[in-house]
Amino acid sequence: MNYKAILSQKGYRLSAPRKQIIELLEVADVALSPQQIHNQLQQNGSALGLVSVYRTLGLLTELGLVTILYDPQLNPGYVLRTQGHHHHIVCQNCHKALEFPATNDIDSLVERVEKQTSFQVRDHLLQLFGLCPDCKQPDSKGVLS
Amino acid sequence: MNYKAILSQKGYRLSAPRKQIIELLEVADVALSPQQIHNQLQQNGSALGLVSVYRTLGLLTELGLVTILYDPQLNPGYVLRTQGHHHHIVCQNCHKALEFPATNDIDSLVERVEKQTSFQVRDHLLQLFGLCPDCKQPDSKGVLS
DNA sequence: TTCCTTATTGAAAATTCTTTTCAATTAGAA
DNA sequence: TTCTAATTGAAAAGAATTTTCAATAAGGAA
Ligand SMILES: [Mn+2]
Ligand SMILES: [Mn+2]
Ligand SMILES: [Zn+2]
Ligand SMILES: [Zn+2]
Repeated sequence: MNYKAILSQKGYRLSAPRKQIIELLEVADVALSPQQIHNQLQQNGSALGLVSVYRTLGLLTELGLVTILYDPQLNPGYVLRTQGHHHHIVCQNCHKALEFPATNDIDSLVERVEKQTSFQVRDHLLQLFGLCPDCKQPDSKGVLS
Repeated sequence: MNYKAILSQKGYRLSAPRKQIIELLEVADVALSPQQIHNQLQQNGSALGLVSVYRTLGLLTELGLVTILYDPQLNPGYVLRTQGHHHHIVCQNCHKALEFPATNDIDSLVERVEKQTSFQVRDHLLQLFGLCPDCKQPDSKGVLS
């Protein structure tokens, strides 16, 4: 990831909290709430404050390095954004979140809506929900864990 | 709206708070937060508690009568859902929210993602953002209000 | 390297948001 | 009209988020 370049290029310092939060998000496979990030980093021995988690997530969102996932069953969680146009799919059972590259699949929808509503469309939010490979099949007890 | 039928058919009472909240949402053209609903109803002379707003919105969401809009600039807000498969478009300037009917526009995207990720897709969240007809053109002062 | 400036942090407090509890009320069936 | 269980409102509890401000430390300048 080129987050170091992006931060310093915009005049932001490469502080320990920022490094730690980004590196945690890099290995996470689910969207993490501020609380969860705080907890996990504390378990890893770090003593950073919850306030800094909020502040850092705010900054990273502004810089486009992270994005919020709105899993209706959960509090909003943060995931890393890679370069380019992507969306996310989230498992309704284990909440694993996966990024997938966007195509022009919704272009015709956007065009139609612009005509129908006279809105000018400038952005969109698209998330898919379902079951990940691990959760598609009931486990040995026949129960979604 | 057939909300009366839906409520009583499921054994829920048609209480004043429920009526008031639904009727407010029926005339609102922006998504309303619980606080906003509470404020507006108080201005209309009603003395219902904020707690009941939360409870009612929870119930109405469960019944599929309302849905949450996630406008990134705002707190989540509630809007009424009409029958059938719809999505919403939200003005980034005045936050006016409009429902539009879904087509099969994202079916091919879903298929592709299922193949690429091995997830089974069961639901999705799609919201468009942009400028409504009123906000598309700068006003007389040339400024987005 | 060392020094300095200023962005950044952490702790505490304040604020805002949401849920829980429980006694009083009331919708709607009998 | 009466009765009963669902629903409400008020208060309190519990979470989540933001603000404040003194202490710290990143990174450029010397
Ligand atoms: Mn897209
Ligand atoms: Mn759809
Ligand atoms: Zn899963
Ligand atoms: Zn507008």
